[in-house]
Amino acid sequence: MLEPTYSPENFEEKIYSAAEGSGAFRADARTKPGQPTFLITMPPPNVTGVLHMGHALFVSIQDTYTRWKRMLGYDTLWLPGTDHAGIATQVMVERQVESEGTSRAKLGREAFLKRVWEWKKEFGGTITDQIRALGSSCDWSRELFTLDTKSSTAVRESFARLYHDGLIYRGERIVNWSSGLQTAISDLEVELKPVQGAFYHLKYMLADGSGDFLTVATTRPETIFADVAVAVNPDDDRFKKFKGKEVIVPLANRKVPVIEDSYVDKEFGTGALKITPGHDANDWQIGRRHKLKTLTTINKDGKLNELAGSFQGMIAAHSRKKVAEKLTSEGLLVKEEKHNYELGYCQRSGVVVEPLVSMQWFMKMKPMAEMALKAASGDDPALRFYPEYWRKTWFEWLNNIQDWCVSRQLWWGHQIPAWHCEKCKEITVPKSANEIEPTKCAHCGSAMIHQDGDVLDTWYSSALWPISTLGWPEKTQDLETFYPRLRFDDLRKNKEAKALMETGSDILFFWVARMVMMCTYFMEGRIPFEDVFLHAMVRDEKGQKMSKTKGNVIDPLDVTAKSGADSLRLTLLALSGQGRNVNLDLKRLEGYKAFLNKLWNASRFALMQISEQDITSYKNPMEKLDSLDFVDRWLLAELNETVKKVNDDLTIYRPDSAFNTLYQFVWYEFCDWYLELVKVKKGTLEGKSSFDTLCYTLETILKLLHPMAPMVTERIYSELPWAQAGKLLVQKFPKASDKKITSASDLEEVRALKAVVEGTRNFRTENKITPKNPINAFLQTENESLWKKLAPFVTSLARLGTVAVNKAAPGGASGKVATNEFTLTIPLEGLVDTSAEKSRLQNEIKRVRTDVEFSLKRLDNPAFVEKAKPELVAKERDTLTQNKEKLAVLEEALKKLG
RNA sequence: GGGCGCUUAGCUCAGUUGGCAGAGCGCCACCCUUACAAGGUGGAUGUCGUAGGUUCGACCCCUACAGCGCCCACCA
Repeated sequence: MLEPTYSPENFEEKIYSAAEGSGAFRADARTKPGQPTFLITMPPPNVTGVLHMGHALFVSIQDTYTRWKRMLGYDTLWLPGTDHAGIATQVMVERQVESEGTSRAKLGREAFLKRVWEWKKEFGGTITDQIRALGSSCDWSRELFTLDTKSSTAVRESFARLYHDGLIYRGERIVNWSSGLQTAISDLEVELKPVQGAFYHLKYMLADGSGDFLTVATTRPETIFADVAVAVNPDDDRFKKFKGKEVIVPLANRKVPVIEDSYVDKEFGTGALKITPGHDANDWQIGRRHKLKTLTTINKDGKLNELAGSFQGMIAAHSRKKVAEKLTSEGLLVKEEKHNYELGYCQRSGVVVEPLVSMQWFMKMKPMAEMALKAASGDDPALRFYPEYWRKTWFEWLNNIQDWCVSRQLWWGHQIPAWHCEKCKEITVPKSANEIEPTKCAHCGSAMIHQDGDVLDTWYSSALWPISTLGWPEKTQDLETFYPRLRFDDLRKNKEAKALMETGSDILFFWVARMVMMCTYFMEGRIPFEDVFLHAMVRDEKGQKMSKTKGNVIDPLDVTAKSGADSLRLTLLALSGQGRNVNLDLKRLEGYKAFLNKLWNASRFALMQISEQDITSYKNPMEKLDSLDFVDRWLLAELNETVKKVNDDLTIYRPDSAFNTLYQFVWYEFCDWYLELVKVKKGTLEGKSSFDTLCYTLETILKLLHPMAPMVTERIYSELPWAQAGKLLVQKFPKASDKKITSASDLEEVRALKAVVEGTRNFRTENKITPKNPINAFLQTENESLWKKLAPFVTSLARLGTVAVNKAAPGGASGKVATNEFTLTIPLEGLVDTSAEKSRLQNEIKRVRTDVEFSLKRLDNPAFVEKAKPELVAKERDTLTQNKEKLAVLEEALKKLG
């Protein structure tokens, strides 16, 4: 039996480990012919990480879909894993060794990496245990780490192919350099932030000694030491006289040419731009166009070098003021004005990103982007986004894609599988992952070769994740079974997806786009997933980002400890609407916990009936609708609608709506009305057959809710006498029936019942009649047989005493409750003073009159009668008639009260 | 400079083919009624961001604008 109160801490863990132990989370991959499959590849959390709300959100959604599809009979695989998170992990362990008085450099590559692996071994399981605690039904037998053999094989294979296909190249380029991390980072890892800086107007004297000068505006005077030219717009007449001449770089005292380039904006600054290809991406481009050399004055450690003369050794950013002072003293600073602009910061280390020239590995993105663009184009694209508006962003980004710098000057990661020859300086890259590591240069045969010291961007192995987890490049059963067959240039007419990618919208470019490009490339044009469902970012209840410094972090484990994983899951699902934020309000969580408590207690009630009646099994009421009463048929119709809506909403990736529908049905129909009605008919003949409906509905509710709240539903399910404990997760998910379940009159009868009960309850409360006092009434109706049918229910639910049907009420003060079918006259003497009833009637009259006026206004409008749907007009007329009658009754009652 | 999202009750949010505005929490009143006080019953609360337009009818569709948030971008 269920304990009296819902206490998730008593059972969640047990339920989970039993389910995991049962093997039900494991995918088959020996799928029966014709059995559909479903795959979600879990976004691998950082192995160093601890669970945060973002994880909890993706778990809630992905597990819901996994369980739903599993129950629908799919061979379902939710494949978990963890990411080595190159930078984050390396930094963490670096700090650790530094606290021990040593350093990464002192340890050396091998010893340091050993330390990282030790760290991983010790703490790497934390995050996966935490993901388990949320109820995740992933297939742990297939769990993968991005540095496992499977993953590194995929990395080496892909690198080999891309290199030999000419899509990976090495070259000296200007890249974003993080001096904090001492590595290059990709464009995506740079965060722009507004800064309040200054615009320095500098004098560049003409080299001809004429004393004439150009004024150049710059925000970074410290980079002048690496200037190689000054550029002006070819159409700019102001600078005509400088064309073809040379100017002298201030402080550096070097002669540089004045060049013309249409990139220069005449309107901006002074119209003259200093060209520093070594420290600015645009200047780099201009430098290339004009075949200018590149000078470097800022080193990789962020300090100025010998080119800067007396400033050598200073941190570039710190030197700015000093350089400006020197310029002033030399009379070369024309003016300094305030200037606000955006500056790139390293997302990870927070330092200012320095564009620097260095030798790096790049991936050519344009050819790959074309597949990804095509995949999402057109009316029935292979690749679809939910919410759909992300498609536009997708196009935007892919159309403007730049080559991807994939090398990182780190140690923790996939070391680049390329070897440099010390003799001929050529590069040797194996042809495939199967090839053993080269021992001699493929070009000159020298044995003096060494492997490239850089590692690949973490996102490189992530980009291969959907195929590496399935065993690619091997031709595995998993790959064969679960990888979609749809090509990027195929049309997709139906909504079915063999694979779903569900992740945060913040990594659409970092991850999703790269997966589509890489996997499609290696899988002969087959895309890694057909549906992309992007969820919003979790914020606090005020919509602010959660951060430790703000102190507004809500720890999912604190929440689950207090309220259970199911409550948290439901809350996150319910709030995961269409917007870009999920503002987590703990008040909402309380509400959803209360909902589970409600379900718990409703189940206890049902279980009590089941045990009282010695029920061990039930007959499906949907197969004997004719033998049921109107109450049961009404409930089953409502239930069927709920089943339909839940399935539909999940199909269109609106789990929030699916849950909300279920919530409404369970609380407001099943608990508030149906269970109360069952109590009334318990002792009767109809009661017996109602138990089938009761059992069936409860079981259906548990199944519908199970994907979203797996623990509590499984716990309750195990109490059903006919159920196999622990097996709810593999039961058939309810499908809506096409049967005509109920007649219009059934629904009308329930509506009539609710109306008279609610009316009477209102009368009781407003007149302050305690529930202990039954209400005696005189009832007028034209439909006596209906009353006969409803009387037992109404009497019980509204707590009526004696009801005289169609008999004249005595004179004297009386209250009045009017519905479409029934008019109740309730003698008031001895009960209350009449003022309460008077004001109640006045209120009621006001309400009905508003309705009448509304109907009249509509129907008086010939355009409405003519153009609105005929059903609507007819309905309006009906409503008007009924309300007019009601109004007359109420007004008369009020008059009688004086 | 482009693009996107959001703006609905005091707070957090729903509102799916346009047809009299909803939930949770909070608030007021009454009730420990035999599943449930994490509950029950009844109640109060909204110029649906602003201004126009389309329509018999607009929270919903169109156009402008405003506020907030995010993304992208080579204006030094």
